[in-house]
Amino acid sequence: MLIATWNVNSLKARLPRVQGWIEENQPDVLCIQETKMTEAAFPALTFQEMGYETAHLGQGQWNGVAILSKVGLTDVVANFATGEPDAEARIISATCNGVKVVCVYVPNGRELEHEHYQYKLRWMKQLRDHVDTIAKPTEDVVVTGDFNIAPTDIDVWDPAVFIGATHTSEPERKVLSDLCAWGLTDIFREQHPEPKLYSWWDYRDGSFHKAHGMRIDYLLVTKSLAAKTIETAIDRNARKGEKPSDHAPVTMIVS
DNA sequence: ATGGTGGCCCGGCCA
Repeated sequence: MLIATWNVNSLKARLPRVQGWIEENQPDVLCIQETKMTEAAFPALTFQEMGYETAHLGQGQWNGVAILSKVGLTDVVANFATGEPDAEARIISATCNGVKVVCVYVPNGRELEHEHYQYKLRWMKQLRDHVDTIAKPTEDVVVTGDFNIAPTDIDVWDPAVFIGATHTSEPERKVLSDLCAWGLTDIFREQHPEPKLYSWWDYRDGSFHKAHGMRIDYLLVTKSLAAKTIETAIDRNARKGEKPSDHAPVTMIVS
């Protein structure tokens, strides 16, 4: 089973690229972030014709998360399962072929002094409560998406650039490690310990070609799912060519 | 230090 996550930065702008990537890679489960469209605008029929069931939590202009599956899609939970629902469309969960899948688009945070940064930290704590509500650490669970947090300095092209900025601050890394302490492992990093592996590159300043990126998209898996994971990858090729997203898909193959 | 690009949709905001 191939499970993938991809922040597409507008499904409207990216639909041809997303369709092409699906046809080429045939993921069993694809988690999409930043659809930037309403539920009414979501191209469910297009994906259905490609063999996928879909669940989408849309918003309109911003955010929006979806799960596509051709191996079953049940127990859909749109938004948080516990506590106050998020006013923004940033989390959707479902069960696909026995795997509990949580698709997230974590708030960016904007600046350390910004109110949005506190929202990001609260959001990550609520994510842990959500996961604890819908799943057990002994089950097959993957929490995946765009976390907008670089877990360590090797996940950033130049840590010095991010001093005083979001994505690398200690409180962000702490809420991420608190989430992982529930029973989740960053499986791509476990399999690929070497530096200079990124999932996002700024559109500006030729960042992709300069290898100025960050690894902020990942697949956090429980022990049982990690044990079944054959391989993981970041598809850098999807960041090339005409009208790419600024994020690359991250994939895992499970036996 | 700024602004670079590319989404949203047409004036700035967000990433």
